[in-house]
Amino acid sequence: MPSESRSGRPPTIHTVAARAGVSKSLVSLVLQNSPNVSAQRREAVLAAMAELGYRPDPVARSLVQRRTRTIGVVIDDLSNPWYVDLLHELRPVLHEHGLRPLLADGRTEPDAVNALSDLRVDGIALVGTPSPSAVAQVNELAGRLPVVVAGSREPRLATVDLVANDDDAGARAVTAHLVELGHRRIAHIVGEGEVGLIRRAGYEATMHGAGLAPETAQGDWTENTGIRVAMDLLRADDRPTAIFAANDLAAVGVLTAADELGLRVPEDLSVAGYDDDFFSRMRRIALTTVDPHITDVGREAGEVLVARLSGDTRSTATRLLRPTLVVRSSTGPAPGH
Amino acid sequence: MPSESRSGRPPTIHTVAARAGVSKSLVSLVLQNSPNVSAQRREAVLAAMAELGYRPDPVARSLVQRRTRTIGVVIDDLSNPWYVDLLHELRPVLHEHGLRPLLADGRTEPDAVNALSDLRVDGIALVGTPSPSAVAQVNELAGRLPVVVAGSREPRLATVDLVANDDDAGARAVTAHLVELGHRRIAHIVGEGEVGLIRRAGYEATMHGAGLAPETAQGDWTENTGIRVAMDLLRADDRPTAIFAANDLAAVGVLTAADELGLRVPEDLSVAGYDDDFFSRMRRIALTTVDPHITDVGREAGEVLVARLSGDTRSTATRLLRPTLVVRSSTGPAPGH
DNA sequence: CTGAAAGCGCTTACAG
DNA sequence: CTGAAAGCGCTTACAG
Repeated sequence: MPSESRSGRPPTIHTVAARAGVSKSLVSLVLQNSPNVSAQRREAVLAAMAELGYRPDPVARSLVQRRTRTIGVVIDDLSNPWYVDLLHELRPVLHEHGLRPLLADGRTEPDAVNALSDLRVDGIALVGTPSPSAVAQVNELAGRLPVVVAGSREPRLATVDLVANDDDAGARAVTAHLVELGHRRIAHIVGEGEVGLIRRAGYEATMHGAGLAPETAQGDWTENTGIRVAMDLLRADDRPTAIFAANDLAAVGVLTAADELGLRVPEDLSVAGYDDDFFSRMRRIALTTVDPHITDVGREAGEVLVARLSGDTRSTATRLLRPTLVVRSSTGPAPGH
Repeated sequence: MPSESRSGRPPTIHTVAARAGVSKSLVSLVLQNSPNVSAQRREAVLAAMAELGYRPDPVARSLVQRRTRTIGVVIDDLSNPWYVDLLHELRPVLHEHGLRPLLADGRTEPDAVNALSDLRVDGIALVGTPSPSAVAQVNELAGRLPVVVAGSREPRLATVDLVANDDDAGARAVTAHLVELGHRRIAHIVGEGEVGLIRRAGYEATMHGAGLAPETAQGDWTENTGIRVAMDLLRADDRPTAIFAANDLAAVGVLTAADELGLRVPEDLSVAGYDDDFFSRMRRIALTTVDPHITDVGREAGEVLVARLSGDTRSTATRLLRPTLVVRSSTGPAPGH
């Protein structure tokens, strides 16, 4: 093992300098690819580094450079796998720029934003609908740290960039799809937070535009609530012939409720969701839904953060990606059509 | 904003000391709850900290203490949501001990272990089947850093703790369940790596014990391969009446293949998986499977790491949690029983 | 092109 | 109980 000195500690620039017969400063310059180093000395230093297995200590570097090359990622709810696709594209963007995600669960860690800020992260990404405490803490940061919100529509602060999909357009598209299939009684299970409100508004606008009466029931983002709410809706005398749930997890709950009540999908009931979660693609589920291009949201959120870190001082903005309607076999013509 | 000094930089122990009229060392002692500080001075320091909004810089602390309170978490494949439940319990354990997970994707980042080690993480958790390069890098670490493997059965190195479920027992339980249902032709779709081999061995042992001939087909952990392999198996003249797939994702592929071929589940074909992934609980899927208690695996992995960091020097060990058979509606009596 | 010095914000012995 | 000093491993002006 050439990588350890006699002291048992990993080599430092000091060790390298001694080995190469130069000063510590010179080693540092080589480390930073400074052009002001003669080829001969550069070679000597590089050779010494290789022999010793030298790896620069990022902690020391962080201390003097005042940046940790670390991004705090606060995920609203680590147990909801919705964030998986988003993280999948966010991480490589950070990685390309020498940044790493430091994870926190916003749900179980109300102080996450402050904690990450104390840790001197270089920036923060809020993934999913942030908790009120997270919003308050971001507000207090007052732009001292770049913050990007990914996949949510709040908070809309002057100091925060936001990347999401156009929830209004998505909700309109899926509602219009159901209207075109001849459905008149189309219920909507409402989601939480700003995203829930926007999807609901898109649904209502489309219903009104078609001369139909909206019918909403409050839900959340979970499958269980989807089951419960759908049960109530479907047991009514004049039950809807279509249900648009605010997300796929809730829509799967609707499927379950329909199975439970002996209703065939889509013959007796059309079901649509939102998010295009990976399980929605399973043929057993085959859910009509809206693809919010969440991996693109993740990538763009990473790019925004990277740009801010490299000095982009343009005013913060909201970027809305255009979502796509994905028609699968959970929706079909209204009964009698 | 009382938290910033005129210089625009956050307050340091120096600022606090000046404000409280004491030396820097004293501030440091207060920070560490040293008993050797008079109540009066302690109060003065605490008050100064509060007024200034002082937050100790963990970077400086890391440099001198030689630990970053950060754990590198290498997830074999960030796009396979299998790890979600594991992370869900691993993170809180770390958090309770002032540690945070620094994420890496083992699949897209072959150098992840070295990179995290260079970053001076205090320990490493390998989640899922590690890549060969990750194994090699862990081997090179030679115990310089505590490493725990969670949810996999490899590598079995003298320097590595391992927490997983008893894949052999789980595979035996699910196979026995199918045998008891009267199935004679039970095929197994084999998974990858050591875990795949162990589950296969459990299946084969149980088949032999029941006087039945094992029938295996090589798969991987994906749904698509599950579909393809199941198609081949089910199109054969003497098709199996039951298929045990090495994980739930592949089992869902089997369900899809069965639907495609017009086979009813479980009347014509019983299907079982392994992992009890969250989608398996959806009533549309309702997969008979093995619950490996992955959240417990995550928690124990975290506890092992924490123990190592607090000086536990007992020889490394493998902990195998007892898995549980979960019978749902995808399995039933063999045709004719 | 190169080296000696100062400093990043802490902690840790070491004296008193 | 308290303070002055050294040092963690780097980078950053600053002289030559």
